Amino acid sequence: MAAKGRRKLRLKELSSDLGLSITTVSRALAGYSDVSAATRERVREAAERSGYIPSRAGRMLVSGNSGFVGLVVPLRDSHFIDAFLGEFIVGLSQALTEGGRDLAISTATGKRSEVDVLRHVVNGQQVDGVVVNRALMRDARVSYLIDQQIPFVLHGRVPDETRPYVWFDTDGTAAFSEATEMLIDLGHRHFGLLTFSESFTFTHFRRAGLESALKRHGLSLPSEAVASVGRFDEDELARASAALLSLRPRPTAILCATDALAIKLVEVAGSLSINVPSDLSVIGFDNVPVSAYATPGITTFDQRIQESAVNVANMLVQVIDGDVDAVKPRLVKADFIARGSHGPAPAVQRPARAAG
Amino acid sequence: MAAKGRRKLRLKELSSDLGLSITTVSRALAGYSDVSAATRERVREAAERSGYIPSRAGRMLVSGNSGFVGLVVPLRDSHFIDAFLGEFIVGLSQALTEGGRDLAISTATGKRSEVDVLRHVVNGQQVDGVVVNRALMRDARVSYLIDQQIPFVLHGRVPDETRPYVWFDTDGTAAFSEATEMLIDLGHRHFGLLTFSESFTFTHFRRAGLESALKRHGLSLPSEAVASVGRFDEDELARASAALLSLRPRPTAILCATDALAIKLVEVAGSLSINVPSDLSVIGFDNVPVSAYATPGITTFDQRIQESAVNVANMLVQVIDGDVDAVKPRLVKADFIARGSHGPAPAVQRPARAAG
DNA sequence: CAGTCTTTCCAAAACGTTTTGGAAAAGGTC
DNA sequence: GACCTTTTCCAAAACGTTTTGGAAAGACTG
Repeated sequence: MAAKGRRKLRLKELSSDLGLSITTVSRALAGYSDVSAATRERVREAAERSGYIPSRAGRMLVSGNSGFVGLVVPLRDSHFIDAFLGEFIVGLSQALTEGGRDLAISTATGKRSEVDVLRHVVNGQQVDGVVVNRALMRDARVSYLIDQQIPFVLHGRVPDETRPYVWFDTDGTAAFSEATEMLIDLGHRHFGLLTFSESFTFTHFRRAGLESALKRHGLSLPSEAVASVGRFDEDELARASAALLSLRPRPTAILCATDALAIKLVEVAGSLSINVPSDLSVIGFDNVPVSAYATPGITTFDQRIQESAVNVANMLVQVIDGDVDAVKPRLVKADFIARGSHGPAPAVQRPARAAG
Repeated sequence: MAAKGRRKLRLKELSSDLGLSITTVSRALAGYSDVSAATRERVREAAERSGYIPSRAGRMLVSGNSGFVGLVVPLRDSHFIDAFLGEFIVGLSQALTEGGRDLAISTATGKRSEVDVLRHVVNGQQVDGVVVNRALMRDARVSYLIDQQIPFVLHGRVPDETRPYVWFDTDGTAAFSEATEMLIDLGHRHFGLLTFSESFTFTHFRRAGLESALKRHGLSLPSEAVASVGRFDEDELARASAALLSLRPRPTAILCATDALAIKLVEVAGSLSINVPSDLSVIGFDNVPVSAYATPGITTFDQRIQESAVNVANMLVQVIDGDVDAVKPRLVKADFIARGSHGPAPAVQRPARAAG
């Protein structure tokens, strides 16, 4: 039943070939000093020549560590997550490989929830720790992992979680605050927000940035100026965009929780003969490749996913190695990417002055 | 040193709690008939309640199978590969999870070649089989895997490889042939090709499609009408594009090995006041998201990466399970996606007639 | 009742590694 | 030469699972 693949060379055969015990060969390869330098070299050379690679199963059994770090990807929102996933995975894998570990990817399907899958991979000691991304407001995965004291790092933050845990996040609040300040400087007074369900924490934080900046300037975000779409559905998104654009007074600046939303909003605006950026400023978040090619280019923020993933992986390795207390949560800034989708507020909205 | 994480429940403890032997519990959970129905149920219930999950290490050791399938991603061309990687990985993982397997991702860095990494993960019996993508003309990975009789499936094909092996590919030759026929119907007579290094097999097959269609119509592709870039470098790409556009007679239709090339070509054409599609038809391949948003939209082919990945994974599972002979290589068609970057050949190139 | 068959369970071995606790040999010291 | 130390090696145990080859007990057969 098992595939062909000629028998693999194991420690037993290698050691008997060398006329040594398994112990000695094992310790020679591990570089211990209780085997003579000459023997050590001889063993190393033989192992190299014969292509011996220790079985991970054996090693795993005795050490209790698998050498794998897990990532559970939910299948449902695949469209939503795809844009980043490749970059994120490459970053994780890159950092892990440097430490001799690998990345194990499991999928959560309808039948088996993400928490189930986590329980499975951890209790089956298939992984030594896990990476969790796309934080949710009341994140069952995070509670579970903290409860069980399983090594993990969250990409994102859960604001309600009071117990300590390790996370890495890009500061969406600061980014949207900065964008809002800039737009206020440009004369904008009527803002709108196009966002996803608040069950994602990133939408929560970005919104908070917008609102806090408005508050600092005595402005506010009326509840009807917030349009939220549940999942990424083209029609729902078009309706939400149209709703925002039919407000009176119409917002002159709309912040979008992601570039995908921004691109659709610009499209809908175009179909209503609302010009971006002269009539409407739009700002996104993520800097997906499409944003550079859309017309106009979408002004946005870049969170350098791959680099973040490298950080997440390195933090997790530290946690796994037991230095939990040495690793502090980290909040990093997003890079502002100015393109063509924002500009000064349209003249008609300003206090009466001569038209330029 | 090892992270906290309370001790995990193992077969030993579970069986002593139940007052049964390890053997009986193991066999009860596996559903063997040599344990009474009553006991079997009692064991199952206890295992469920206490959250017992068998250690993969123990199972691995005795079965010789890890339950993992490997994918090695090269780090160097990360930009090049990123566009697909997420989708490809999701497809693989999805199909594997259904069969109770998982995906293990390793990275090939500068120090360690892809073949090295393959050797490592296979000999360390970390994976039961591997997926190889981005086939190369003389692919060292493929030769190695065939030599070693390691279960694998190649996404792509290696034309020079005479020994049998399992592959899954999208038919780039048919796609480019079809596109060329269509363009010839539209009056085009002067073609160009913008492509990557021929060391990738997909460029080879796509080019073959263009050339064979031209030949059928008594046309040919002069060598100077082929511009090839080594890696994805913006400047080199701009130069190659400009070179194609400065040919006399200038091609009226240029096929591009990938959408990324097509988008850049359209951009360069724009900067030279060459209008797409009225002066120049451009056709890409891949249907990356950007292609839909570029102006004009890029006419291209979709290879449904995620679906391909599901197929690749299922084929590999069959191979691992020993049905190597039952699984045949598969060549599938790409979907033609008509957008705005192609059209009739410009009138000036046609035999003298009145301008429309 | 003796013998056979079935049902239900289990002890022990095997998988490949690392670590523990020596043992043998060699070298030094008085 | 007797004793101690250091160097170099190794047998055995342990990790958690599955499978093999029974054994014990009960049920059936004649």
